[in-house]
Amino acid sequence: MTGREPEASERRSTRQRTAITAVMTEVVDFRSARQIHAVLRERGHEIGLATVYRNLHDMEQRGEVDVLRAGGGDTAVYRRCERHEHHHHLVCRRCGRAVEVEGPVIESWAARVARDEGFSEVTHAMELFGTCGACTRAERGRPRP
Amino acid sequence: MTGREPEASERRSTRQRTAITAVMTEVVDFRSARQIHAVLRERGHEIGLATVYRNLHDMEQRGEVDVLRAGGGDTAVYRRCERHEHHHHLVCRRCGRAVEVEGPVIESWAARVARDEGFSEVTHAMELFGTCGACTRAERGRPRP
DNA sequence: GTATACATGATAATGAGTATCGACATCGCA
DNA sequence: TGCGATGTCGATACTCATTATCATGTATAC
Ligand SMILES: [Zn+2]
Ligand SMILES: [Zn+2]
Ligand SMILES: [Zn+2]
Ligand SMILES: [Zn+2]
Repeated sequence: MTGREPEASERRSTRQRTAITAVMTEVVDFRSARQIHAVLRERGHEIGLATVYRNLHDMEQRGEVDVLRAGGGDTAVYRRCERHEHHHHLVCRRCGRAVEVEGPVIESWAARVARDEGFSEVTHAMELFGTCGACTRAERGRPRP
Repeated sequence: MTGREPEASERRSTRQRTAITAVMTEVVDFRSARQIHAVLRERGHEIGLATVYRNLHDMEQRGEVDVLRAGGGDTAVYRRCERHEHHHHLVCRRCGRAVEVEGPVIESWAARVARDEGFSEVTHAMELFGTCGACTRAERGRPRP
């Protein structure tokens, strides 16, 4: 959002943190804390769920992962993003595939609207949801749920 | 979003529904289900919390109220909006005051991005958060000329 | 008025996320 | 290498919003 973090203090390197980072590096779609926890277990890492939450929250703070809280459910989903600058996402509500999108138009529009209404320190949250090409094709010829 | 609801079936008119609708008509800011429930109690209406949730969810479905799920907490907040057409909100994160805003630019941008990425049936969620004029002034401790 | 499908509400259940706190691991330093 | 201060972990209890249950109440059609 507002990329001016005060260079968060260093963290100790632990077996758990390393494993979580590794998973986040490989997984490409947004995943919930519990899903990530499950992947870790499958790989033989016996890591507590609380630790997963702690680390994800931590990685979020320092901008290492993006978090999505909208999108229907109440569950937050995380993913490591290519661009660390402010950006938005276009997420397939079917398979979870996510594309990072930039929206200069959004930024300036938000700023202008805010100014016009007399608001200051304006931030915005926005995500796009849709059905990706692959899923659209897969859907064809099949009855709707 | 996607204004093609199949004309939701009629609902029975009950004392509870009437009371909830009345409250939603008067309250101007976004309020949580519990807050609305509290207001109902204050007014002498002994209505179950579950019923409040049910009705709000219902009113949301038929577009009678808008719901905000982003904005920090995990609690959903509701409010009856002037315009029933698709729109967004600029919410004061200090006092909760909300302004309805329209964003034709956003709509076209979203559509274009979606097409470019091969996505279909795209919707979007977006809200603006800031500090309203009144709160900004109060923060400074002195009003602005 | 009667029947019946729908609405309500007290309460239990669910489920995400957080707080606790004793045990454990890391890292700077001797 | 050994030590200790301090950061981190993890089992589990907890909070709290929202949902499911299901017996009871009631709006509506006939
Ligand atoms: Zn991203
Ligand atoms: Zn897809
Ligand atoms: Zn304000
Ligand atoms: Zn829009």
